[in-house]
Amino acid sequence: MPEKDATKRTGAPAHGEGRRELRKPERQLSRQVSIKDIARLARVSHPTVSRALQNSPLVNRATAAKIRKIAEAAGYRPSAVARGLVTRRTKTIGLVVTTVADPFAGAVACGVEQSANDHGYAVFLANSNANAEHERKMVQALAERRVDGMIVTSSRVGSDYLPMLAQLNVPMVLVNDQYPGEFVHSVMIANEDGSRAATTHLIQLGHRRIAYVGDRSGYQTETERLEGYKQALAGAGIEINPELAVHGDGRPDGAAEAMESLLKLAEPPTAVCCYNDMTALGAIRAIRARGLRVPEDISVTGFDDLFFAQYLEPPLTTVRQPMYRMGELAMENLLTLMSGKDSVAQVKVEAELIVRKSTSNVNGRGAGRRNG
Amino acid sequence: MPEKDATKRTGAPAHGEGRRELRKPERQLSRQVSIKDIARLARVSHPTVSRALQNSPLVNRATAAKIRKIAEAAGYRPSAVARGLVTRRTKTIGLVVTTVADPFAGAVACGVEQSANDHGYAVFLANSNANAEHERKMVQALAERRVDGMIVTSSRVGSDYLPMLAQLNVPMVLVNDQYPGEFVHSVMIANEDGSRAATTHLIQLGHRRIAYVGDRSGYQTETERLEGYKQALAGAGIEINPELAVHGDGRPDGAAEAMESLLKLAEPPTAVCCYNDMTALGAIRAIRARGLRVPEDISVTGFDDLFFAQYLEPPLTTVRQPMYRMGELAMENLLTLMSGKDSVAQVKVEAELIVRKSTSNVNGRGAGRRNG
DNA sequence: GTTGCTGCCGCAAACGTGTGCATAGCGGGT
DNA sequence: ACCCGCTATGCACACGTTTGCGGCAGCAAC
Repeated sequence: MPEKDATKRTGAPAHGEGRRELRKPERQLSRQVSIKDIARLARVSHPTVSRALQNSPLVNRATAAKIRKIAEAAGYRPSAVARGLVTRRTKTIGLVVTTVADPFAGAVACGVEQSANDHGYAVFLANSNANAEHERKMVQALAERRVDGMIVTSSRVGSDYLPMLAQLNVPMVLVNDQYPGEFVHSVMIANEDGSRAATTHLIQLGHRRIAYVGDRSGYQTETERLEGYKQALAGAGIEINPELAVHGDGRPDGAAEAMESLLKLAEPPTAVCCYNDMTALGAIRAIRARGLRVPEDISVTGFDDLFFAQYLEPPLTTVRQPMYRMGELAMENLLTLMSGKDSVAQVKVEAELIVRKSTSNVNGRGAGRRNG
Repeated sequence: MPEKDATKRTGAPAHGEGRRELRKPERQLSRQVSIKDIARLARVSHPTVSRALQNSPLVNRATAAKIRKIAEAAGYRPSAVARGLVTRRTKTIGLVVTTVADPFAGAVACGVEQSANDHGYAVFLANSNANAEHERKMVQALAERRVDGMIVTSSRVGSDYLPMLAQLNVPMVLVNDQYPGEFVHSVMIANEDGSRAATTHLIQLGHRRIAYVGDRSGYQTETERLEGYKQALAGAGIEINPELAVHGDGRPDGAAEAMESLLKLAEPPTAVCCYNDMTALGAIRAIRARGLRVPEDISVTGFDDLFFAQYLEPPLTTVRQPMYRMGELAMENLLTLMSGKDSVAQVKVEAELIVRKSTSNVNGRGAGRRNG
């Protein structure tokens, strides 16, 4: 090929058709400027360019500066995929969530992304749609992408990962919904503590007939929160009434349905402890649909402290989950795992009860109110 | 190397230290099983394996079946990075959003991911943090990853992309905040129509003193919504009062501050048209802090119809933006762009006014109420 | 028996980078 | 003159795929 043709950029996809006088037909795909191109321009070998660009002390300062200048002018961007092939590390992680449209997942994803980015990692996003089969597919796909590690939130697969991981040989950390006593690394919140705190709060307000609205999908997280609720009742000497523990689907609509069944009881509860904020949303709607008021007639607690919780009317009493931080922690955990060091298996973050105005004394007088 | 060693999987990272009797020191990074490994197992050449795995008619059906079986048993997963290097297509796109923690961005991201996934593409997620400089960095980073295309939402860079794109040579589609009359492809909502509909709705309820709470950050989207607000007023013969158009920061806190300045006016508005739902959240809080009621004292409209809008008290009257669908559209648009075909430059989706209960007649009697 | 065709398969090159090793130049000490 | 050591550079691979092309059987047609 002619020497002087590479004057400027590779240009837009050639519209005029080539004459085919060259032996090889020209590639359809426009070629990016490569390390060899700028090696030719700088009249050095391409390894020298490679070294210059990563500030290796092996290359003369003057030549390095010249090379960098030329590369800059040519708009050269090293190919991460070629680098990944030879170094066997893609500087990439996979993040699988149920769906990023979910506020919880979104906040966690944000923390993961930020931390990953700070450490030079890019993140592949994948939705599992809370479907075990699909989740497995996504993990496989990420493995094909040769991610250096993976983070999966609210896994539907759980323990089945052990054989899979042995085969894939990719570091992985789970956030929430980790089955206890397994080898996989995870970061989770103290579900029992949080749920117990919320229920205890209701008990202290004088409630005795306290219901629980859960999620029937069988998340480990849910099991633990239900357990915390029971512990609180037991601790206060309140008998656990099975008809007061109902299950929705973790979303407002399903929760509303479950709440309605509670309201139809001969003696409805005076307070409900919800599996999460979404569930609380549905519960509150169902309560209002019956013409009842929150918290005057029924107190409600949530779990998560999604950002909108404080803007509800009344603002929602809930258990705060440091979602962003949990994402960061998962990433930090994964980083040490990827560096080969063995990391702490389970990191547990504290749950903090945030008392707002959706809970009040059982007689209906407000609790924790300052003015008005 | 011995012939019979590759019986099972590559095994866990060897803990016992190698004797170093082999010439080369063993690699730190555990080698994944490659196409050559299974070629050896199947006693064929590796190109044959490659062809067998992609169902090429060039290979005998029987051998193909045998190869696939062996590959399956060995847990072989082709390396997408090696394939990407040779085919020059990574089957990967980049998605940059302000932050996935934002409900709007999350919903769009969900649509993008789903559609991308359906077409065999993986998506790199990047947060711009609504910072132009950072956004540019992210785009560059994605280019280094050799993504086949990019989608960026709520861009802070806008028109500056033209020279950048010419250099990067990567198909790109913007969602929302595309400056009009430029060549870049985009999908956006009919901002003016939506805002005009909301304002007209307020006018029909008898309001004359209608305020606007915007976002001072200078998004094109905001400019257009303000314009729609003005058009509606002008169309009804209402004089546009500059002191009624204030600007927050698109988030509840900033919006509350802006709203307070409106409430301090000698003659406060009887209705406010908000730039988006987040802004409405802040506006409502400020209104209540003054002891006023929504909608009896002041009507409020939002924009976006984020999922929580229907759960507010009162449920928020707002302009629905089909966020998930917009993500899908962006991806579909990008797909045709990546296939080489030239695509329609701007796709515009309709805005739909959703009337709920945060708006009422100027005298305070409810509007659109059915019961109660 | 030569030619040609079809069906399978392997060779070799390529993609764009990183890196161990050899080597060239050069200055200094004996 | 020789050797040594240091600095800067190039050579030759390797990473794991895809793909154009040539080859080699087997078989039919002439």
